[in-house]
Amino acid sequence: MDKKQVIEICKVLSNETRFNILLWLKDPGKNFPPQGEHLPEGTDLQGGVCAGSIFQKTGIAQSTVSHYLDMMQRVGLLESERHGKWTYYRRNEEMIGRLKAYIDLY
Amino acid sequence: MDKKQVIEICKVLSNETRFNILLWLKDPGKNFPPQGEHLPEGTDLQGGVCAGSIFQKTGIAQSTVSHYLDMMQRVGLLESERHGKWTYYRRNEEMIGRLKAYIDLY
DNA sequence: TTGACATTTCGATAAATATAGATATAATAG
DNA sequence: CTATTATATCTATATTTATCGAAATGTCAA
Repeated sequence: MDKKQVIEICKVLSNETRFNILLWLKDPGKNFPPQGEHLPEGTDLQGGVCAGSIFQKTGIAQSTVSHYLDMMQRVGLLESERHGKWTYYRRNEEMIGRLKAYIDLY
Repeated sequence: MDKKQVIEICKVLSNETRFNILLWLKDPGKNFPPQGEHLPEGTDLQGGVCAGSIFQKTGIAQSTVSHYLDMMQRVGLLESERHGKWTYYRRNEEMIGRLKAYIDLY
């Protein structure tokens, strides 16, 4: 984790919707409907939530949310995995941990 | 420390110059010339650095730096104190500590 | 293969931010 | 008081970001 990365992450988190998404994904069970209902039995989403569920919770345009999710993934805050028609997003806890460690130092 | 505040702080730290200023002020002795030379003997600046020294280190316009320092103060990252003609800025470690605590939680 | 649905990408515009130069204010020295 | 220095504020413009609707892509099911 270097300074440039931290600055990019700050940029991403300086928008309330994007900040909320990261917070919501901390507890998907509480913040989103059950996920993966149409997927084969036993599929492990590891806390991932599909783009559509996230979009519905935000109240803004679907294309905007898709763009936000992409930004969040590009700076490493989120990971995504496609299952069939759906793309599931989850927090990248490893990256978030490194961010916390950087910030604690400064 | 609430969410809105954290978002405002992220906004402020998403600019490289402002981010650097916060880092530089972590160690004024290393990053700036001696401060308070023209002030009465025994004045305690508590690690504060005058706006002019900060401006010189950035390489950008004085008015811009002044504006940045004001932003950083308004969100609570910096504190300032005027002594004579000079305004000294220092980190607000209490606020920074609260920010770290908030982030560690999420 | 077609239709339906989930998501992404594209193109446009409005809003916000970055940044500079000029001007104003504040403080002190003479 | 006046000149000088330090800082802050104002005004303007270029750049970036936010956000949407429309179009494109990908995937599955009939």
